[in-house]
Amino acid sequence: MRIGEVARQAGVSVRALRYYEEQDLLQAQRSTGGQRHYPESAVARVRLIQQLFAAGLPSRSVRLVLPCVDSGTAAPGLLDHLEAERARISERITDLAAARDRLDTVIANTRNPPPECTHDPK
Amino acid sequence: MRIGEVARQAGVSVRALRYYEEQDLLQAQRSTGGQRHYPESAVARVRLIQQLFAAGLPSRSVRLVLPCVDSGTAAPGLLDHLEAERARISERITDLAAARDRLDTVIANTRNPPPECTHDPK
DNA sequence: CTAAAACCTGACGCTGGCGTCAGGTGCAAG
DNA sequence: CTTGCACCTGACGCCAGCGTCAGGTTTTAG
Repeated sequence: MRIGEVARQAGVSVRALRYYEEQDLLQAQRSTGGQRHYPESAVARVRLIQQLFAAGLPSRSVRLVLPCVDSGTAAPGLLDHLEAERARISERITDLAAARDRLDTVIANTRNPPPECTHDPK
Repeated sequence: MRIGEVARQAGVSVRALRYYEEQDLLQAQRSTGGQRHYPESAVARVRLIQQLFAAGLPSRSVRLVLPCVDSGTAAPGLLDHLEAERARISERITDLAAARDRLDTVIANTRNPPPECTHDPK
């Protein structure tokens, strides 16, 4: 596949794919004319990269983590790093949940104003 | 309280507090000499701001949301906005959970290599 | 009264994940 | 052969939430 098709299927921009290559996250064969050529599996890989980015991993970490996800296992030296990232993700989740609860309270209160909240100006 | 104390208690930098003021997220009284003076409640407010930032809200949204959280209720016009933000947060949470699961798989596989993964070079 | 903290206002820098030109090439169709 | 779209390589732009330096003022400890 060529870059445009991968971009479409993975739902990212062409620019993003070039950027991933620049960051050593995604390699491509080159045609004699210099055009990038990807295997089908690239689409899944890009989706994975996006997922890790969405989790807040910087590209450097993604670079480390990718081969592990590919192989399903990790070099022991990376284990600490993986667990650290995992912990950070969990922390973010609880933070997000807390923030969401805040919003929920406000939303609920707005829907039906609670009795205790009745300090309206008479 | 002065700005340094608020910063310490809330666990943020002095610069951040000035930035919040610039963004209309946090007001302060000024002494005759021009120094900022905060009520005790500022600490909690800063923590809240941090929480909302951590949830990915941009300062513009935080500015809208803050009075709602203060009053415990919202102007009806903001309700849609609140729910949109809430939805985004929920989405992020599921995304994060998915990414975490990925890492968990890798971590688990590394800890005790699974039988199905035994294509070691003989 | 003085020295040292703590504070003040600009204003520029940084980081990351791309968006977006500009100016030139590859490749399949007719 | 040429048209035209997809592709190529730089290279600069952007945005947000501060970090950080510069150069000056206020407050407080002694």
